[in-house]
Amino acid sequence: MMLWFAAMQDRFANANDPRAVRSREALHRAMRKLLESRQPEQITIRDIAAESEVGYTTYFRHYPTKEALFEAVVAELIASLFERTLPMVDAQDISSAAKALFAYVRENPRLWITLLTGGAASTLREQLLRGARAVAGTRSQPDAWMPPDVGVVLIVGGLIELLAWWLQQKNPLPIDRVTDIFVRVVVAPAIAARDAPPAAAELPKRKPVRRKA
Amino acid sequence: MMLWFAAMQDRFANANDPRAVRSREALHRAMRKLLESRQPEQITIRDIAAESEVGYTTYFRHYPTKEALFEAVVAELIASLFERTLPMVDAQDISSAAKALFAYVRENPRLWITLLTGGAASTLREQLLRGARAVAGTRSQPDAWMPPDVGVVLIVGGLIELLAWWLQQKNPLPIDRVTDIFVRVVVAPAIAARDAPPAAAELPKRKPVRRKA
DNA sequence: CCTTCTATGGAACATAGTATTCCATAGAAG
DNA sequence: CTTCTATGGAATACTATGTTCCATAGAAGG
Repeated sequence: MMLWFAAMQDRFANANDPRAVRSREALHRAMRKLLESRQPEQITIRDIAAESEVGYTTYFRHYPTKEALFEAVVAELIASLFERTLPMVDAQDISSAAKALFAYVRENPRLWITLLTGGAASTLREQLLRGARAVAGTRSQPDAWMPPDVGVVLIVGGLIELLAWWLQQKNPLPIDRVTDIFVRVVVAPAIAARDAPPAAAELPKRKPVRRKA
Repeated sequence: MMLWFAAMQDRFANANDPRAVRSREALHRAMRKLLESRQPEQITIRDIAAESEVGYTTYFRHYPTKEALFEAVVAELIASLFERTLPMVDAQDISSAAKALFAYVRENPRLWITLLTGGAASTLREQLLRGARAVAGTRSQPDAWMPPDVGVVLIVGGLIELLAWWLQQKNPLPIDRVTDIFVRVVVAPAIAARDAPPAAAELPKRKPVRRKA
């Protein structure tokens, strides 16, 4: 008989109740499904309720806002992304990690295009960055030529840009090719610059462009 | 007497009427001001009307939605950004162009932090990318090792990441330092990869990390 | 000046989406 | 079989967007 403080019991659902678990899973599934067709700001809570076949009022017993559910879904996706790549990152095999990552997002291109572009990208970026920082273990070296955190920021940013570009191609490059681009053009320069100031590499000069004023 | 089709005249204001010009400028000024304190989705049209001292209904005679004004303001800022940097880009002096760019955004850090982060960043990115593509004159070379468009995407993306990071520091690096990072870690690798496939640069190996399962 | 045109501001109104309250029901658990 | 509580639905409130109508004031031309 746990009726002692029944007042607050009505506000949020118990996370372990099988009914609540079902509702939650249905909400997550619905959000992922809807994200395949549009950006989160174009999705209403009523859409989610309808798609999940969960009552509109029930939604608020699980998440206070639309953003809360969206962030939870993104967190799950990021977690499973790290699950698949962390072992290889820890083994210093960046190339394999990148390949696994590109293969993973290609399993649901429409979902990931939504997450990687538009307003959703800032949430994804934030969570990816948090995870990447934890992995990199940003030790502060403010005296380094390039602050180490910048490396993480540039790698995560470059990854997002490259993924979004790649998924949107009509004839996407093979995974090995795009992985090569990522490792050589994004990761390697950032790592190299973190470890030691690069020589003053000259940019290739071409003939100046004449442009109308 | 141009009263022939007076019916449609009520919908939108004439762009050349001095009163309309004043209203428009007030709206742009207000939007820029408000963007210094919050993201566009946190700004209501009533906020803009109040800040600009333009009537709420009048707003809609100039822009159909909040996004339309926001995009127009971003377009203006991007245009003035290109004005200040294009000459140096055309002269192949990327370093000076970057310096001018970093100096420009530092004139109003709060505005640019808003534009470079959160949901606003996707609009900024889109417009910057459009401009950069026009400058780069993306000639399609689908057989190149790295498609040229990827270079533009990575450079613009890296620029946005780096600017956002830089502006948010409590003690920002000097402009010359951050410019160096941009040119050497972002621009040079992208240009080099576009011109010729880079050698299979080895990533520096470190001792593998032990992590709890 | 005087007249005409039209941008403006405000009131009233319609709509959509979020969020809460109350209640009856049905499923979970002992 | 009984108790607890998650659910779904109706009613309600609120906020923001967007439109319509009208009176006013500023611009422009004679």
